[in-house]
Amino acid sequence: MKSISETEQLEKSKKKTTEERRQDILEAALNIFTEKGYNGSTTAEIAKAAGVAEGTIFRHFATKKELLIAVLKPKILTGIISLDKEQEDPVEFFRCFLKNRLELIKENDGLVRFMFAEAQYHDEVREALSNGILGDGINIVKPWFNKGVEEGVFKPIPFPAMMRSFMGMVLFYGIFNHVFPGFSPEKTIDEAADQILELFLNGLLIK
Amino acid sequence: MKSISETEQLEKSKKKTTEERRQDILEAALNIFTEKGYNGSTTAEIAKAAGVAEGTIFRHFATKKELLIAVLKPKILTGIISLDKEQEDPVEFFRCFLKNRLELIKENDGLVRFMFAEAQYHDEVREALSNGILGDGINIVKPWFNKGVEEGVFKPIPFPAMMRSFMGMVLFYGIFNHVFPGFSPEKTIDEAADQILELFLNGLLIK
DNA sequence: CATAGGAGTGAGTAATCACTCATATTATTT
DNA sequence: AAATAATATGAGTGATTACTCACTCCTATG
Repeated sequence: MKSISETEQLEKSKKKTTEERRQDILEAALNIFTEKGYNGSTTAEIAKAAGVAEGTIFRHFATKKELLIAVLKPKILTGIISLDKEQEDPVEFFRCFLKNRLELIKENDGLVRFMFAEAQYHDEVREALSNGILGDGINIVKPWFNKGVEEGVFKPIPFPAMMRSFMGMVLFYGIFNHVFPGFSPEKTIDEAADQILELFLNGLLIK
Repeated sequence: MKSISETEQLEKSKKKTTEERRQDILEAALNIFTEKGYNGSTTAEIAKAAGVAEGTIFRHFATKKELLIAVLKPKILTGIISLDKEQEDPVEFFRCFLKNRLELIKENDGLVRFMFAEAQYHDEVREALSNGILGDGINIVKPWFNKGVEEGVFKPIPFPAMMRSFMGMVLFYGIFNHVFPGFSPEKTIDEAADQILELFLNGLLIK
């Protein structure tokens, strides 16, 4: 009977389904890729880390590059912000959005840095980035920025310039801490977010 | 006679000195590395681009990694800002510094992105970055920031947070434009610098 | 001129790579 | 239980890699 064998599988936790194996490979690939880079990683070590034979990788993914794309695709679209309260205030939106992004970056630190590194060399990654997390960010922020400008709260500066600077402040948070470990003394995300937001909203000058 | 043969060399421009060949290799390596990444480049194609035999590379550099370091070392320490006038005003300093860095980044666009990409994976590059352009930036900016705070012009926010955001805004300029070609409509560096500075100094909010 | 020494060369080498395929193992159906 | 199908395996493969070395070429010196 079908149900018996399936139950046995679950109870003993020995055998894995095809999908579970696929996930094992994806997870291992993500770890190895983020640590050593795409060209610095071998399919042999990914297989070892995933606990499968090297050939098994190529049963699930036709090529190494296809594996790379499969690793990035689901990651790149996650983390869409949810504004829990029915938010109306553009300033509050920026606060929520900023914290959301910083948390995302902290949780996926290696991944984010990996994506920006490989975007250098792989068109596919660059497209995934601009269709994914970066493009999403732009689409989410734009109407709130416009709302703030219309309400007379924000200065009517060019959107691209604002967006570029904002994302630079946010994304560089992780990169900087990686190159300069220990340079930033903040202990919590909230603290870092508050400092970034204060500078972003009010600037360095005392008025 | 010595002088005759040397003169012949210069006039005919056929033979190259050891140092000139070394420079040819470094230049070719820089181009190939920035285009394809370290692990994506082969010593064979670097040799071809430099117009030398592959063996010649290893007469000048013991290993490929040593070549990488030799490529980055001189680049990483250049571009120290020169404040042409005897500047006293902290705000003016930031304006000069910002323009200087943006020009540097525009001129060495591929190199900067390459350095940050490889800093992901190579300790040596990370150290070179923190000892070089990033560390320099910190050392240059810090006294001016402190001066501004003492004079009551700048807010006394934590230096690391300020520095991180500032460098993020600046460095992300090049990265962003590479991932989103055409997103930023500014035509000149000065225009981009003004927009970044305005946001950095005064913030997004209308007071 | 003869000879020595340093620089350049490129075919050669061992190692490593992504990927294949014949076989083994497991799961499902009859 | 037997037959069939699906999946996993890892030794094998040709291509590619960083690096070597026996040799050539060029110039400087006695």
